[in-house]
Amino acid sequence: MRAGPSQEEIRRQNLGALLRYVHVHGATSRAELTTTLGLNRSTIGALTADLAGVGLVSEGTPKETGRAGRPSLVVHPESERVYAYAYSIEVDRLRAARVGLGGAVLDRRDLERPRGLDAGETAPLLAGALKEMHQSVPAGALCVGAGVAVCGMVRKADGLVRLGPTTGWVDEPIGAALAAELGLDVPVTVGNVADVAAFAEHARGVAAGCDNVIYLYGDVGVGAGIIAGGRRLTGHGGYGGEVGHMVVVRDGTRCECGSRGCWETEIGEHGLLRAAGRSDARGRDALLALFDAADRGDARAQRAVRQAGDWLGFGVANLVNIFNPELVIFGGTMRDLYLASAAQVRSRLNSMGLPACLEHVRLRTPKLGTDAPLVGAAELAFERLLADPLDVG
Amino acid sequence: MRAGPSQEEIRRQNLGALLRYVHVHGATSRAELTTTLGLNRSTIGALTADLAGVGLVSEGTPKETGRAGRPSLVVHPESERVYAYAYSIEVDRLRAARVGLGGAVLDRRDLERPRGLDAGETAPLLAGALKEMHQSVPAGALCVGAGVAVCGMVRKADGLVRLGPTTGWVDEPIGAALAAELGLDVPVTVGNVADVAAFAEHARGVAAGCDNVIYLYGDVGVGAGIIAGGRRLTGHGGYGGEVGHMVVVRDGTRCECGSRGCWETEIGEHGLLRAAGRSDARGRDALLALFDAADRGDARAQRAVRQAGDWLGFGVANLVNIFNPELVIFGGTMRDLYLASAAQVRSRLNSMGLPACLEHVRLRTPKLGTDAPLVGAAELAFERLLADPLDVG
DNA sequence: CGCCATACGTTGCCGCTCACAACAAACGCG
DNA sequence: CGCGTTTGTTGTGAGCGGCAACGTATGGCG
Repeated sequence: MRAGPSQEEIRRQNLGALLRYVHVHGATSRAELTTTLGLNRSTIGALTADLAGVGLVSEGTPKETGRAGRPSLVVHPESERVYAYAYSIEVDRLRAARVGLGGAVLDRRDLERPRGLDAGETAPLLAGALKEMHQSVPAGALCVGAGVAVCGMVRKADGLVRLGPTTGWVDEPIGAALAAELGLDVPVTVGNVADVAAFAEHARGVAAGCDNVIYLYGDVGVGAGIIAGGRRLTGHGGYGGEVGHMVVVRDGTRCECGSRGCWETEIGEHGLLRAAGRSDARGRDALLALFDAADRGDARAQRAVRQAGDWLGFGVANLVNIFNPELVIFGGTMRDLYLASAAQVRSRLNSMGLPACLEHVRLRTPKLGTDAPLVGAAELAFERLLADPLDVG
Repeated sequence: MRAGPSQEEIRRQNLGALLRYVHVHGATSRAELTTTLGLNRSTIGALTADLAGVGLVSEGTPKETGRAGRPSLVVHPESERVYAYAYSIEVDRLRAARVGLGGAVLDRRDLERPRGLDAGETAPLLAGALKEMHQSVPAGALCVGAGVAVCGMVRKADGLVRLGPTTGWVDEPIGAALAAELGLDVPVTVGNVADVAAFAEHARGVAAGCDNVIYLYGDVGVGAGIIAGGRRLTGHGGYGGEVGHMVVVRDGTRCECGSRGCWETEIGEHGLLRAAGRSDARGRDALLALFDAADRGDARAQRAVRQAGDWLGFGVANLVNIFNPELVIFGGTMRDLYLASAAQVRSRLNSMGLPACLEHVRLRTPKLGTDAPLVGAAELAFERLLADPLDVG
């Protein structure tokens, strides 16, 4: 049971709302802010003055107004000066970036990641990438935090990676390790890749403005980032969205998680390659080769892809019935699978989905592409800033 | 993109928080309200004065304080004066009640419901029950609204029942019909039975204080009321939580919804009776007779119950992996099934659930019992009052 | 070139809400 | 009966946003 916000919190929320607006929508005129946020001109003026005072935004005169009247000052996010570090730890590669307020990637480093590297061995690699990037940071710039997207189950309380079946990680404190290694005086926030990618697409991608979204992300395994009622569904411990381990075949093929017949065993990397008789192959390239073969008429590859597409539609139908989303996004390897088997997906979905749930659901591919985990990780870090701009800035 | 609340909204929220507290926790001393809500004594005083002014609460001196110091005034909800009407439309019966602020059932009427009655035939029955109850309402009492729990898919926008597979309803505007029939000057809010029961258990049942809950409700079919992050998961159109139509057997037994192999076909009334070789029987009594037979050693009944328990655990495991709840509640017929087959449920859950998700999940039966839909329906109506007490009161 | 209409930012004022401190009231205890 | 304790009440102050009046910058027009 909680009381309403104090007046001080109103101020914080309004500052956050204004900063969030220019962060998401880019430079905006005061006039537009006034109408969109529903605040008075004088209030907008005071808020921008505060934000400009700590260097989070700057104001400038517009070049051309196009119409009569005094032109409204334009509020710019300080994209070069205010930034966050973002990491994405994927099965086959590591990616690091410096992302400016506003969401632009200012700098980036990509590294190959040999499968089987643990957290202790991974952190120094990421820290090295950071040190490289740190040299080109302009003087006076402000780092507001670091975000990490990792394929595995992340404990909400402290960012511990409980289990990354596809990376082999168990109870790896990647957040703490990275914080120690980086030596920055900012918090490191850790999140699941699918969750974080969904967050990014919701903030500035295809899911903008949608309150009920399922972002299906395939790497080697399959996970989902779920937005329900406009908010990320995390679950009690932070492990929500593990749809890859929804069992679709009772007592089916053994899965790496210890269970049997998980959805992942049918549509994940291993399952797909196995169905195509390519059990020896692995990695994203092998997958792309398989889709390519199917595209060129290889019968066995086509059969495997169609079958996986059918299973993809199967699982999506279940999720659609449970969540009644307005949008399902296929990211990572699921994007490729969906594009290669859209007919099967739709057919299954239509036969299994409840009519009311099918009514408004749209199937889409991501707008941010492979950058979604990075952008989302940065967004994780920016969230702190947006919650209390003056405290951080 | 929304700005923070205005000062006026602060007031509304604080009034709502105070009223909600005494509504949920019963009569409370001002002193306790001060510490719990984190507001100043003077503020609490002003808020209670406002609420007492419109007759929503009353203040009184406590009988015995037990300790030194000036005794704190006790704020009572006006349980007799302020009330809502609640309806529950179940497959085999109709229930109507008058529920006072604070959650007590002041009056009630139960009716048999022949299967196959449509909304137009149902509304007059409910209206009749209301007219009876309306006669015993004390003078000066205030009706704040009516809530309806119905087993079917309810459109969020207007309360239309899109589909009630077990009642045979299709696109029945029960909310509008009831509003017209009742002739009251208050809004009628409609919700899915599982959703509403979950709401009730979350407000004042076993799920109090739990932010991630799955309430599994079995009538003839099976649905779920889901609380995620402390809020009800409704989905885009309001059709979320249809877990009964999660397919667990690809191309399995045909389901009333048109699909095949739905969870409901294994653990629903029909499925359970069919597995026990009692396809001709129907209704809750037949189910109870089946559990009773299993309890007394009937081998075929035992086999059917164990098998259904296994399927129950199967579906729950999937939901636990997807939502990572801290609590799963078995209500309606699911309560009976769970109690009769807890061993099978737990065994399946343990073998299929991800360890991290199993860590904190508890399985429970409801605290409010069969009244949950009624109490929840009333809660639906009270929600309006709590959102803006002075406007309604 | 000067005037006007338009749209905007700024300033001062008002109302509202909550926190705080001082005072008064009610109770238990010795 | 007096004391300490706990609490309600009252008045004051600070912070916030809304509002209206005023000054200002721009474009159109004659």
